[in-house]
Amino acid sequence: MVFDMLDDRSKQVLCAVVQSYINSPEPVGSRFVTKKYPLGCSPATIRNIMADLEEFGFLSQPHTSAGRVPTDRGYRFFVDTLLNTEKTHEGDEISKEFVRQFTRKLEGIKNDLNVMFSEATNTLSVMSSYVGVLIPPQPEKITFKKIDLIRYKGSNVVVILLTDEGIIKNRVMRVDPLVTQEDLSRIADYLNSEFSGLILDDIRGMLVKRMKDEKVLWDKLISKAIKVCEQALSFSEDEIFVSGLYDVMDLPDFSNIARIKELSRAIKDKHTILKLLDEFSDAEGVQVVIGDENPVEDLRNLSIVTAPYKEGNRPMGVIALIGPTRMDYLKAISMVGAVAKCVSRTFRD
Amino acid sequence: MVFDMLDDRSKQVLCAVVQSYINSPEPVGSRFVTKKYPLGCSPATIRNIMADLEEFGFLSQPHTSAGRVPTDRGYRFFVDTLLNTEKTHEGDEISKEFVRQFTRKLEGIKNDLNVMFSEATNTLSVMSSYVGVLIPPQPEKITFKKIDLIRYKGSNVVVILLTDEGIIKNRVMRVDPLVTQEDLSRIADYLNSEFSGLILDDIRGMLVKRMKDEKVLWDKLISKAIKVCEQALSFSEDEIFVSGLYDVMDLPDFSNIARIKELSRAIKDKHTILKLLDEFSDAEGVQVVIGDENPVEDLRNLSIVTAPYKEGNRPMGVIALIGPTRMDYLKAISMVGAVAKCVSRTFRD
DNA sequence: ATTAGCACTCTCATTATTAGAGTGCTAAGG
DNA sequence: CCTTAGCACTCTAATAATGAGAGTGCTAAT
Repeated sequence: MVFDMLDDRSKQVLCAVVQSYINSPEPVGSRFVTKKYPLGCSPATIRNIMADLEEFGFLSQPHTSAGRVPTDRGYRFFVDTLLNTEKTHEGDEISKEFVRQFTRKLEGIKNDLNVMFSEATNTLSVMSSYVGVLIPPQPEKITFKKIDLIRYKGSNVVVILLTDEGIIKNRVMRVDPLVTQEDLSRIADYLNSEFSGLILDDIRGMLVKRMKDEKVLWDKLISKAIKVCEQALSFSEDEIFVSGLYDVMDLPDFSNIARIKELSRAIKDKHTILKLLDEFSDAEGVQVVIGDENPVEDLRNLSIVTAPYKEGNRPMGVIALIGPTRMDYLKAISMVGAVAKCVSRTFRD
Repeated sequence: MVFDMLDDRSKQVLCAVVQSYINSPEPVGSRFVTKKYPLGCSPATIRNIMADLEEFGFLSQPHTSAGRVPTDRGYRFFVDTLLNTEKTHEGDEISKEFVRQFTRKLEGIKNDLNVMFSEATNTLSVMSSYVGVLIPPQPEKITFKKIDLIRYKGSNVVVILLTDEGIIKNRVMRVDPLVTQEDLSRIADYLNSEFSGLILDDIRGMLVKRMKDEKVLWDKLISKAIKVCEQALSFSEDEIFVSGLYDVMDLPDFSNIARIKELSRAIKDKHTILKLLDEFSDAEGVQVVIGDENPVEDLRNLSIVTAPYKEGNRPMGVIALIGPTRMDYLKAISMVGAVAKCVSRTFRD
């Protein structure tokens, strides 16, 4: 396929252009290539090759007398080469050390998921200087294990939710004052016996269904109980973790305000980005989406590098970096991979 | 004082310039004033007045042949006039209705503080199109009432904290496996009997002190208990609620990227902004800080409108709007006031 | 005290000009 | 047949020149 339409030297030229442009965002000319990436031929030759590459759609010219700039397709080729040659793992000496240290750091805070997730997102963005994003496990991925309902001061109830993955969530909610602690315990027992081992989302569905089906049969209390359960289980806060939106403004790619607004808008629309990234939770390893490959309008000028994190073999959520298409893919890929590995590892225990 | 150095017509001219400039950010000329704000005199007269106002430091010219622009001092005068004439309450018919509706909305979600706070911040920013900020109650403001420590699955402990203000916070933490539920109950009892009615911050200080003083005397378990307490009470998440950073970019005042970065930086530095705003928590009613009056470097080009929200008479935290100095102060002041009122009202029950 | 009139100033948009970078093409050389 | 030197050509971006327009400050008259 694509790899075959180019001879070795063409590939080298393409990669040279991409690397140079990633390094600094100025159109790269033929003379510059020969100086910086000695391929043993003259500018004229490079020019010919570049013309070909342009014809294939890997490069383009901002205007007639400028150098070349990679197209999204050009980046794609570059990334595929990167991923194929496994050059990605070249930085493993650094990476190994990083994974070790960072895993230890996560160990220390893993009992508070929110803290752990924001730490991961932060690290990602700080080290890459792109925008770090993390999608927490979605309800449809979480297995229910045990629930406790504890009456608390008047009509408040503390819900403590324990899942198979060891995730503990807790929240306070309000119930009808008529519901006693005893009732709550009964409700909890009911939930625990009926639904243990099932997935949160399904449970919620089942509850709603039961509520409808047997509305007439069940007594008031039970009906109320179901309502409590449903509330208790709606933990989907539609929340995602984002970090680095500020530092990204220092990149020349975001020197014009329209770009920043695009990015902000895309991130602000949590639902869309959640849906988008969630699709990668089943993927194997690091995935890259480049510029116009992106289904979301506002992200057409950006690239996304994602990797799922897992609990054992089951995918839990997604970690991602969002940056300009002119992104340091090598770094981004290994960073996302490493952080995903750390988080997964922490989940395992 | 300041009010006396200007005759009535001068004040009118100043206010006209400010209003016009707030309305659209273009230097306003003498001719324009006579057209839009009929004061019964000619452009030439206005010119004379404007020259005076400039001498006093209320107006300035971007360049010789441009119209006038308000200085920060000019805005200050305008705002003081606004606050003095109580014109602020002119919009009360709208305001009243808003307060009623919004209070009801808050009622529905007040049992989850996080939700309530972000709702308040959101509303503020959406309706004003500036950046909404909310400082949650700080540990030194929260009165301890009761704590529960519940062992949960292995070495996890659920901490449920109840305060005088009815704030319930809960979190999961990890303790030494040797500590039993019985120990935890004893610890909780100890805390409840010793510290009820005191302020969180003080309690923490006392705990630390005890830990030091009696280190040798107390047995291992007690020492561990103290440690648990301290952890349990460190609820200061240094978190603030921010909303509207995105929409603010649409304002012409933020068309250049430096401004956005300034604003982002200021907000990102949560500690600074927290400290800054916290100083207004004891103030009475709405306060306005304009441009260079601001102690924080990054906020010198911005204005802040703040108001404390209270539980009864005790100030709890602060609500604020951050926007350009060319801010619609009338709107901002009444919005911040209204939202603060709603939040306070919700706290009362 | 106010105002009409006018000269003056400064900005901003428009146009012209030029240096520089980089290309594409052609023709010569291995 | 691939490579390369040479050269004309193209396009940009920076700089300068020009002029219209807006708004002022000042003066002299009311």
